[in-house]
Amino acid sequence: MSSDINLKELSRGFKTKKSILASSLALFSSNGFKATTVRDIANSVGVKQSALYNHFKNKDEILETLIEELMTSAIANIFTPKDSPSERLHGKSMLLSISTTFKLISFDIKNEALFKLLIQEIYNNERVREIYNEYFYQTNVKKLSSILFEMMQNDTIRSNDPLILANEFFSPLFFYQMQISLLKQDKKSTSAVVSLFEKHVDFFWDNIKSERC
Amino acid sequence: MSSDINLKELSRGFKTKKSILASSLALFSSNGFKATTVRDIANSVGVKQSALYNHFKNKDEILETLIEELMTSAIANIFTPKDSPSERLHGKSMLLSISTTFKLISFDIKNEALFKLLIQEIYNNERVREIYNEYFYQTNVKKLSSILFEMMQNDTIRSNDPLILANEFFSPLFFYQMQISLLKQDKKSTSAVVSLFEKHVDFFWDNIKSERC
DNA sequence: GTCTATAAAGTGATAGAC
DNA sequence: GTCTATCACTTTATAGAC
Repeated sequence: MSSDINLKELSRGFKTKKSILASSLALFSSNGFKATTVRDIANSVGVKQSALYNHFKNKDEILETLIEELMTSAIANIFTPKDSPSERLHGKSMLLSISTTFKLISFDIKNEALFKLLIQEIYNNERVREIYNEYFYQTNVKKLSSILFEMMQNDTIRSNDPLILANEFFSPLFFYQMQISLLKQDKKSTSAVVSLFEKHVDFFWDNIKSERC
Repeated sequence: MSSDINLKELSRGFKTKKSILASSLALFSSNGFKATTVRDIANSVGVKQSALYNHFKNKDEILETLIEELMTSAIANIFTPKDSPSERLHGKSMLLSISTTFKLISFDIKNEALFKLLIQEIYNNERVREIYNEYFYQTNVKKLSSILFEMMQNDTIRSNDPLILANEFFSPLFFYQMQISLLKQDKKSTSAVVSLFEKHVDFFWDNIKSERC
């Protein structure tokens, strides 16, 4: 809203910087960071390669900028969207909501590219591992675990180790997401895997809910 | 066994070829294929880079050879070890055996390297995706699914879609295996995740077994 | 089969005009 | 901020002596 932000967005330079990041993400995620040259990026943006150096110190800085975006992307924020305290969901609906948020990541172009970048660079880049582990895995599993613990207190679900349950709920979602991105890579149908997101919730809920027999 | 195999193994050339593959696997899996130079490989083997070309047409052929090894590695053969018809396991023991085989992959240096190579190259290399999908995912999920179907016939487990169950059993194992390889990368403790392999079987079995209430 | 030497192309990054 | 030009270096791969 403040006018200087609009000025920034309209200026040529800012548009180029954004464009460099967008092109780089697309190229890195489909060809890998190391296999992508600064010339590839420049061609994709529509400028000469030397122009990139007005916006980034070097090629690594482009990657680092993208990696930091992982933290604020949907990939690292499975909960926030529907976790507003007023309309907070309960029980199975809450799990279904998480599962759906997870599923939708694969169908947003930017999030999907960030996910592919994450997987490809996770063994080579310590910062990627750090963000994955801290902001994606640990945070979400702990949050999930405390929600499940609450449910045990309410007798909504049976008593069990919440951390194990959280891992059991989380891991198939991650795997299915990866499956979808692989199928899309080869332009294969994703419908069978997409349906597993809901079926996972059914299966999981059936095992933890307290009203038994 | 036969003497010509021993002669082969003793000859200088054969040893070099094996050494190139071993060094390449180690380097590719920890630094990535593209980031590893033929010089790196040659240095690791202890020969000059030009010597590599007496054994492989080019750098790509080294990768291709390693990729084909994925097919015959433990990664693609979760079942075979203990699936000898005579001493075939049943019910939960069978699932536990699969889980253990899975877990042990992460603790065999070569299998772990192949797994890391698989993950790193899966988005860049179509053949890797093909082997992953056909020989790792599809084959094992289908095999598992037919075993589960048998169990339903025997009334050992409750009636359900066997393919969904197979995916639900398979996906956490894959995820936990990846977690372990990431923890090892940073020399962190893996014990918490290692214990999840067994706990997953418990949790899963509890949900599918037929003797209820 | 391994070596030295070298070709041929690619790559990241900088300098300086506009 | 973008361009042309260029540098310094790396990388894959080949040629030919031993």
